[in-house]
Amino acid sequence: MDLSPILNSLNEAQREAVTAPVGPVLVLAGAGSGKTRVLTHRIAWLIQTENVSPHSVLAVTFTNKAAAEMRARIEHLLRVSSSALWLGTFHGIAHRLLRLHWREAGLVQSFQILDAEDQLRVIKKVLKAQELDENRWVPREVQYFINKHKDEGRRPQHLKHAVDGTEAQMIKLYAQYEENCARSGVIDFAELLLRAYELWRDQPELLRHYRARFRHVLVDEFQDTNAIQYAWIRLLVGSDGAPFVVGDDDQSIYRWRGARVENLHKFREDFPQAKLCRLEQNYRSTASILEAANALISNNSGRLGKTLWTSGARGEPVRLYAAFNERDEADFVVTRILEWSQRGGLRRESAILYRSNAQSRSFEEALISARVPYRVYGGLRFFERAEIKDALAYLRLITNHEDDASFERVVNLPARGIGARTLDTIREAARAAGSTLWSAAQSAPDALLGRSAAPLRAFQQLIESLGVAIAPLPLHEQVDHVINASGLIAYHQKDKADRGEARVENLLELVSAARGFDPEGDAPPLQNFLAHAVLESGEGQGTDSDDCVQMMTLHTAKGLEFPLVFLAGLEDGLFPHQRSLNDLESLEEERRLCYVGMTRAMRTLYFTYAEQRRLHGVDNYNSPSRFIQELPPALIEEVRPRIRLPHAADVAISGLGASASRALRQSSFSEVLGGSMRLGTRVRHGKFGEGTVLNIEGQGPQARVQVNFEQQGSKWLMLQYANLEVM
DNA sequence: CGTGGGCGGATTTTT
DNA sequence: TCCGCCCACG
Repeated sequence: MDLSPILNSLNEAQREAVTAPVGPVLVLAGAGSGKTRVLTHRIAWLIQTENVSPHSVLAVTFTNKAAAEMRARIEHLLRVSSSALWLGTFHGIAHRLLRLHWREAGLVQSFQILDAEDQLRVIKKVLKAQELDENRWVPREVQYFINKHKDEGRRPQHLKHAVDGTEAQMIKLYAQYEENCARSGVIDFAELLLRAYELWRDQPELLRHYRARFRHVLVDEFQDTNAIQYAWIRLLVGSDGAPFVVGDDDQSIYRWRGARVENLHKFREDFPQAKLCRLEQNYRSTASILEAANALISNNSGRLGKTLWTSGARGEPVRLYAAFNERDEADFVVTRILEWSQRGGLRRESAILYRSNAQSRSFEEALISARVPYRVYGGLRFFERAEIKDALAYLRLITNHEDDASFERVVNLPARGIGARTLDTIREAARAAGSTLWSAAQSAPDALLGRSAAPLRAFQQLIESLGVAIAPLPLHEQVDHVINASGLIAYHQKDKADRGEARVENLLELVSAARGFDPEGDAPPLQNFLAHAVLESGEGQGTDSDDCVQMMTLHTAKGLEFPLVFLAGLEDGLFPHQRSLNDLESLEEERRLCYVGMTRAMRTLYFTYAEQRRLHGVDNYNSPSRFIQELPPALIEEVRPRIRLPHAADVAISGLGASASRALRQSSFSEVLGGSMRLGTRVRHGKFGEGTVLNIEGQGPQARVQVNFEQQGSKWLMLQYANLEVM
């Protein structure tokens, strides 16, 4: 047997991990060290040399993208279909199990999945039913409470010991939410995992079956597992299984949503015989970038320890730009990107990374005015759009009449004369009878419903008849029929604005998505499609082919790489974020986030910060991020010479600590590029005296500038006449 | 029933 | 500043 494709391309450490004897293995894989490669090659190795059947391999990831990539790579390596092996996200695998064993899991066969938005709606409904004030009981907080406990494996009945009235109420809401979901036959994301865990925990024969089957369990991004995910893995693996987990404690950035880095430590305790492999050779970045990243992360405590190195070139130094404000910061970045493409680089090779989405705006404005195409990641995805969710709600309600969330969503969409009053009546009847909205509506006497009775009967008739009509149709025709017969298409066509047109297009796109959908398993395609829509909300819909500057948050950037990277907004209070400044654990997570960002860069890495930043309508004068101070000065090259700050900002920062003020004053922004005025340029005017350029509009002789004069305050001046002297 | 104005809040996000 | 949500009005 020829093993060269599996082993040849590996370095020593990677090969050791891939060929480790079957048994527990923990791979500490640094950024860019070939983590996915090790995972996929391990699977190929098991199948080819250990005679492991693909049937007995289970591999879990966190994102659909990672799962898809792994599957593609394995098929490429083995040159066979990998359909026999279970490879998917935690949620996807849990869903698969629950579909197979819905009865044992205590679910209805047609159960549907709630996404985060649906979940919030259900919570709001529960609050309303309890007549609780949403200002006192913030739906998002209730949602957080519920998910947090589910992520830790706790049911309401485990939470009897409330410390105070607030917690007692929360527990009550949690229980009521659960009842609601059970009645409607829906489960949320956290519930998928918890149910899958309880399924195995409470069904010993089932667990035995799966233990015997999945002799090889592999976990990607292990540092991101939460308590229930790890407990689930542990159940499956038992005490004598062979888990192969890959992770990096330095890239743990999801503690805030339940991820437990400690699982790495726990794994070593739970499997003391586990083989530990470290992947430290990096194939992505230059030595300069790696040294800076190593220096930064060494400030964290309690690391498992790992130092990235490369056999590659030292490369350019990491650069730092102190911008005057966020506009100057954006201009600087755009100018560098223009230079990059003038030298033959592709735009899509560059990425602007930031801490929070709000930061994208100034970059977008600068990119638009420079006519540079860009793509912002994050935001609404295809299956999350309102009109798509409306259409899906029809399909869900047809599949399962008891789905209250879907019922509420479409019962009066398009408007058919079933108003809020009627809905209240139905809700009340449902509450009294302990039934769902659908059955309450069905059994409500006409007298109770008044003039809404007829439209309501018509609606239920519509749902029933849609169910009959689409039963024999292929999937895409089912979708097509429903969006038309429900009146959704006509409803949006009536909206003459652009958005109406866009929504119709999206609905038609949904039909195409259904046409191209490849159902797996033998469940009805529609049910499959509906689950797919929730679990894979539609990343990759975007046009990857276009050559665009890539813009995203640092969190989104994890796992990606770019030749040219800008880490923007390196200011205390923004990054690290204000809410993480006072807590060591959170601060360390921010530092890891910075480390993740830095290690995205292959060739060129820029840090930028703004001395003045307008946020939520007010000017902030933050000191440069403490992370910048943590980088060895020898590795950093400041882009501009240092000159004193102008008066106005000087005053504004006087409230800061001494070192922060010093750091700010040392930074500069005074410059005239190519003879043109720049933001932050210090100027002198014959009458008004000295000031700083705050704003520039127009070009050439028509240009106007806004100058903040130290004595006279801010004024707009025509550049042509003002006779400004650049200082 | 749909929209416009007033109000409050404003990390990070996948599934 | 800006966006989303709620309520009041047409």
